[in-house]
Amino acid sequence: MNTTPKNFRKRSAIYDCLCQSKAHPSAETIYTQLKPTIPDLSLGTVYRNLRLFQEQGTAIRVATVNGVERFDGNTSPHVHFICTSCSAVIDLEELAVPQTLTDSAESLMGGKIQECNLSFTGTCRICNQKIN
Amino acid sequence: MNTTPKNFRKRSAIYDCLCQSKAHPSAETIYTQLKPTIPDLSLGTVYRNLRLFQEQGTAIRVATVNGVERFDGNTSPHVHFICTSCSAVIDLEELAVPQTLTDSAESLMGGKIQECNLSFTGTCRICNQKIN
DNA sequence: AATATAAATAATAATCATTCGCATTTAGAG
DNA sequence: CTCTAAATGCGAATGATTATTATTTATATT
Repeated sequence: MNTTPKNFRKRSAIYDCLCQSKAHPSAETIYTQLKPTIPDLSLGTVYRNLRLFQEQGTAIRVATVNGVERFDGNTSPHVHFICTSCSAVIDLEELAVPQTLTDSAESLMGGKIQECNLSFTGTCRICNQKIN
Repeated sequence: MNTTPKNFRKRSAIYDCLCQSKAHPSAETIYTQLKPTIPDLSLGTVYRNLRLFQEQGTAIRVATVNGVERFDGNTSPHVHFICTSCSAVIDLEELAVPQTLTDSAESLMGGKIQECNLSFTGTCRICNQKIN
């Protein structure tokens, strides 16, 4: 008999996969990555847990690219670049939205800002090279 | 006989509806608004034209709220506020992403930035009042 | 340990926004 | 008026996400 807690391993595997990735994966991507090592994993479980993480605030939805939601385990506000060619979502960790902007938004709306999401679109370095 | 150009009227009616709205409507919303005055309008036509406007660059997709795409006829870059309670998408016209940020993004990615999208989430004034 | 209860999951069906295909209508040129 | 290309309506297809339900697993209690 195997006494290892299998379900717990699944949830944390999904979370670990999300956090270790810098690619801002979709549910499908996480599923595909975990499936080889966790053969009895279902796609619904990935969706269910991603939704749970969002509600808990331990993960965020950073973008919708080609109709597909992309997630991030890094919940601290940071800037993203979305490649219109290969659909990559890339962190621009060097950049940040000025606090003054968020403060202004709060005073304009008369309440606390929950999330702040800045993303630029364009073609990434790799795609630029491929074109040339 | 009616010699009025009906099809042309549809496309421009969709565009006008989009531009005159400050609510960043979805395809469905535009359809619902126009249907009474243009009874033979189909939802597919609204989707088709919204897509066309995007490709032309005469409209942009500003957000995905509850799995629904929201559009804007104002293509100049500006900041949005998304209410997590009533799903309203509100312009923060007073605010702008500093040009220095965009410039930094361009130099980091080594290419031109096509679009810049900053959105804050929280609860809007109306929803705040309702709660209290 | 054994049992009861709650949580998590797999599998599959259902949902819903969006897109596609095709026949029909309309616009515009000659 | 006729012809060709563009635009549309209708309805089916697609595809991502969610809901349902029976089953499995974890946890608490005795």
